[in-house]
This record gives sequence, C-alpha cells and structure tokens, in this order.
Amino acid sequence: MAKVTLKVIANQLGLSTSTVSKALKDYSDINPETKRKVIELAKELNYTPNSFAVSLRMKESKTIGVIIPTMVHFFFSSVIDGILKEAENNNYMIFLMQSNENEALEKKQVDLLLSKGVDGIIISLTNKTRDFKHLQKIIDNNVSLILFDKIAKTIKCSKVLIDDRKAAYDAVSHLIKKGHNRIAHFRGDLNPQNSIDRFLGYKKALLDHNIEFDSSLVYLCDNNSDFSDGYESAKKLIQDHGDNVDAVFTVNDLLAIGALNYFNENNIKVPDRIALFGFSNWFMTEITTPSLSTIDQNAYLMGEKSAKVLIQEINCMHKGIPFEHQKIIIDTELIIRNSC
Amino acid sequence: MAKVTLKVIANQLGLSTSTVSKALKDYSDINPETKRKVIELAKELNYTPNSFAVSLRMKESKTIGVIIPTMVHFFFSSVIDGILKEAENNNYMIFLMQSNENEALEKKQVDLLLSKGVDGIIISLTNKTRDFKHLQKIIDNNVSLILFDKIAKTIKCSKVLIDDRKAAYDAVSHLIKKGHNRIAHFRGDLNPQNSIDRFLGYKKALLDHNIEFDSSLVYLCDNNSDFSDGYESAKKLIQDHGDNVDAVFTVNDLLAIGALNYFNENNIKVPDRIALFGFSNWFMTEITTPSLSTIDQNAYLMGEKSAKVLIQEINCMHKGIPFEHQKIIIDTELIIRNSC
DNA sequence: TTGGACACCGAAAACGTTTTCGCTAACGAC
DNA sequence: GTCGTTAGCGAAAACGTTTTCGGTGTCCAA
Repeated sequence: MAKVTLKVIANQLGLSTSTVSKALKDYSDINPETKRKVIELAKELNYTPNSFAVSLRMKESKTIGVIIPTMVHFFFSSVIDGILKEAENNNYMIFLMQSNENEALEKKQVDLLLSKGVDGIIISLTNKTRDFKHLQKIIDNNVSLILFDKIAKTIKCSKVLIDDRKAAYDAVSHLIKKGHNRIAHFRGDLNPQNSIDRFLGYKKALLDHNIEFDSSLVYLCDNNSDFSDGYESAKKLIQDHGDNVDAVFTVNDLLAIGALNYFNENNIKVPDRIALFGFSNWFMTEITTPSLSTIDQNAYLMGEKSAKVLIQEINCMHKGIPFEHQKIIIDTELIIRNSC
Repeated sequence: MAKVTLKVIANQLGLSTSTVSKALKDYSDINPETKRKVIELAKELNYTPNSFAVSLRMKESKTIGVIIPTMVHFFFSSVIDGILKEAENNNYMIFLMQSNENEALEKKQVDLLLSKGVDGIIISLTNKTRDFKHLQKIIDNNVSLILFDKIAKTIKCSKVLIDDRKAAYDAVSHLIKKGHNRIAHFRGDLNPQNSIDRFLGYKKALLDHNIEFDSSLVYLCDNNSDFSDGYESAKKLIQDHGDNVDAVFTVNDLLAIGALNYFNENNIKVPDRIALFGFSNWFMTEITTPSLSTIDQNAYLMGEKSAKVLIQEINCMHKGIPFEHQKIIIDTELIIRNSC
C-alpha cells in the first residue's frame, strides 16, 4: 500500500535511484538488460512518478489555468470543450475558474493560478475589468497568457477573437439584400467592446447600402443576457414604429428569442411581416419556431486555437526560443434559417 | 526577477529558512518582532509559497479532479458551477476533464488525475461505463471519491443524486390530477439508470391512479438528446393514436421541445389539445411558446453538495478521522408552466 | 553558584525527482 | 605493464518546503 517510488524499485533491484530514473528515461549509459528489469518491475508495481517532485525539480507543471466569466453559457462551455480537447492531446491538464463577472475575483484567481505554478493562462475578461495589472503580472512572472473574446487591447500577449464588426456587417447586409430597409437593432451594454463593434457593423452596413441610419430604431438592452429585455424592446419597437420597420438585428440570440416570443404571441409573422437575425448560434436557435438566423462564432474552434497557441508559446518559452504574439481572428459564419 | 523563496527572505534578514517559515505560519516560538519583519518583507517581495514543494512535503495538493461526460450541456455546466463555487470557498482548485461518453477515456483520465496527486475526485459516469476497476483504484489509492447523477451502485463511496423515480411520479401525477388519462411517455435509452427510473415512476403513477398502462403509448427515443427524436415521436404518436391521447411526459426537455415543435407546426394546441411535461428545466424551457412544464434537478446544488461532501471526506481522511459514506438525495421541484 | 525555566532560533532531515560528474572495472593497444 | 578508452553505475546536489529536535542565552530562585 505504501506509495511506490524510485527508491523502492531501486532497493528491490539492488540499484540506486539515479540508475532507476535514468533507466526509465532511456538514458544511453544504462545497460539494456538493467533497463529491461527496471521497466518491468516499474510496470508490475504500477509506478507513477510523483508529479510534485517532478514539477519542483523541472519547474514546469503541465497545467494550464482557464478563467471565464460564467460557466453556464453555451458559448463558454463550447470554448472550454475545445480547450479541453486540445490540452488533452498535448498532455496538459486544465484548472478551471469562474470569475462570475467580478473583477476582484478575477484578480484573486490569477494569483491562485500563479501560486499553483501553471505553465500558462487563458482568460476571457469580465465585462467590468478595467484594470489590467493582474494580466501584466502574469507576463512578468514568465507565464504565457492568452486572451480570448473579451480582451484587453493594451496587454502584449496573443489574442483569439472574432471580427464582431464584420460579422454584424454581414448579417445586416444579408437582411438588406433580402429587401429590408427599415432594420432595427437591439444593442447590448456599452461595456464589452463586442457589442460596440456589432453596433458599428450594423451602422456601416446601412451606410454602405445607402440606407439612412435612424437612431430611433436602436434599442439599448443593458439588462444583459435576459430575454425579457428582447421581449420588451420588441413591444416598444412595434409601439414606436408600427408598420414602419421590417427587420431586427439583435446583439445576441437571447434578445432575438425574446423578441420572437413577443412577435409570435401578437401574431406578427416572422419572417413575413418582420425578419429577425440573432448573434451567437446558441443551441436553441435551431429549434425555435421559426428557427432563427444567426451568426456562428465557432466557439469550439476558439477554445482549440487558444490552447494550441498557448502550448506553442509555453514550448518556446521553455526552450528559450523567441516567439511572436499572435492575433488570431476566428471566422464566423452566417447561419441562415427561417426567421429571415 | 528571480523567484522569491524562503531562502531569499532569510538571507535578507539574516535568519534561517526555518525561522522564516515558522514566522509566516505564526508559530509560537518566534519573537513577535521578527515575525513582523518577516511578514513585512514577504509582502514587499510578493512572496508566494512554491506549491509543488508544499504538496511534496505535505502530501496534499488542495486540488480536486472532476470528470463529466460532456461540457456543453445545461445540466453539467450548472453542476460545475456549483462545484467551482464550493471549491473556491474552501481554497481548492478544480482539474476539469471531459470523458466524451467514452469509457476508455474516462479510465485514462482517472489515471491522469491520480498521477497529478489530487486530493479527491468527483465523477459522473459515462452512459457506457460497465467496468468499475478504475473507480476502485481511486479508493485503493486513498483518494476520496464522489459519484453524482450517473453512479455505480456497487462502488463504496458517497453519492449525490436525485430521485428520478419520484420526480417522474410527481410529474405524471400532476398531469393526472389535471384530468389527463391518456398519457404518453417518450422514454430514453435503456442504458442510464436514470431513464429507467423515470419510466418506472411514470408507470407507478398511472398504476396508483387506476389508469391502465398502455405500452403502445411509450416511445423509445434512443437517439439521445436529439430533439428531432421528439419531433418524430410526436408525429408517430398522433398517427398511431389520433385523438386518443391527451398528454406527453418526456424523459428530457429536448424531446419535449421537439414534440412541441411538431405540435405547433401542425396546429395541435398545447396544452388545450395535448399537455406536455419535460424533465430537467433546461434554460430554454422557460422561453418556448408555450413555456414548458418540467422538473428542476437543482443541478447547481448538486455540484455544491458533491464538493462539500468530498471536502469533508478529504479533511477526515487527512486527520485520520473515520467517516461514513453518504448518499445524498437532492430535492427536485415541479415547475408548472403553460404547457399543461 | 548552581539549577531550572523559558524565549528564541537554527540544523538537519525529509518529501521524490533529475542530472551532473566521477568512479570503477574491463578491455584493447602499444 | 601501462595507458587510454569505454561501459555502466552511483554519489550528491538541487528544487523549496515543513517540522522535529536540540541548542543557545538570559533570568530568576534557591
């Protein structure tokens, strides 16, 4: 029952721990025959190296820390999915932490991860994070850092994100090509850069197609990720504009679904009377009636790429090879369904 | 830039590492004044203990491993949410792994976690897991184990789960009390015990209310968690029974939503013509039209409890205090909405 | 003056690895 | 014989902690 270490193998074979260690690592100065014996006994005793001792000695832990704002969210759980897969393929393990949209917690978690000696950290920032000292601290500690989706522009590290502006531009352009020209926008809070960019994409699409921008068609939904916000905004939209609106582009799917509920309840036909376009390709958009056109963010790929780049950087760092920080733009995809 | 250790603090103050260590841990045999100096310098230099050295010495890592079948799932991400919160409160960190419904992978991940020296492991088993040697191995290694939701009855460890049978019983009883007596059931695969129990709860509710069990009203949906299965089964249901059915209880929400889609598309009014009851209280059930009655599994609480019990056991184990394995039943809740 | 009591600190071992550097024995060449 | 080479192995240091077990020095009482 006693934990089997190099020493017990050594004792049992009348060797020294150094020899056993080297045998297991296939050093060239060990007799093939003794190698065989060592390996055999190790297998028999079910020897596994003590990872604390290894990490202490080697100064690398084969672990990665991940901090996301919230777990229960289709986008983030998909990202995690991708990170886990890529990490697994490279024999890394993941410490997962949830900042709960709380900047102070995020900072504390960074400290925790650093104290646990992770080789690298992947973060998607809180909407409220304004101060980036903790990120700089990661870099100063020679730990690799990747930011994804919610990033800090001023921090020098690799980043993985989508082109929110272009995605929104494409979505609205699609609506225009379908013949709509009174397109409303349910925008998000001012805080995350993402919703600003999506708004700008919306605006630019109108401009490029010679449609006048009408600020009264833009509704602010700051009660973040609450679909009733979409419901209420849809109600207001109809009250305000009646028939003088023929499409809605929302900053996320939840708002779109809220709006859809209002339209369905009030017999406002989607897409005939009014078209609807969401953002994110949440799982449920496929199964609403009608199914919802939206933008796929490729969250899984985003996670995969983040982990891949991180591991590359860790490897370089460990070998002392220089490397350049990358800015990776993940392709989005227009998902056209029945709501437009 | 060099890592600050006990030794550098000791050197800078002309003390020994032992004294510094004891000062930081508030030993009684250290002069308050030197304690003050040590703590001050430690803070100034931003000292953090090397966790590998601590773990190596103390034989505990303050980490917990978690293995779930799949990340992208409302239930599991909610459980993780609860686990993370409870772990955080107790200064534990979480290694997250995803078995992808693959038994071999699950086994490999257990080995990985053990080799990383986790203090405890929380698992929800794969639907396909038939062999439990890897679970026994955890226990044999003196590592605490908690199973939740998808458990192995024969393994001696604490378990956290819901009473599927009772929950199903309650749901179906509710339908009966509302006046329905031709209640169909869309059941799940035979593999996970959960879907069997839900089926048995359904059956028992009928029996207890003197409603004859009609096996032609039971549809097997083995294409797991695919809502089109619900759609197709609903279609078949109407073809088979026409007006001679007035309610459906499904083994999960996804099937219910699929069915709902079929009913909506074919102008079969829910709940007037046919009532609908799901299972799990997925996020989206709140925002379908009509909103879906379902059963809340309290996933967050489940995660929280799992972590809590695990940490209790770890503490006992470490102190050599004996403890008894617990079987914790998490209360479910009937969520009555507009679909019945 | 001696003894004990106490306050404060340090030496050293231990946790389990990895890796450098010697050491020995054997052997071939001269 | 001697020297050099090589094959094979081990000693030992190092990674950074924690903790036991003394060891001082001081002070007071007898």
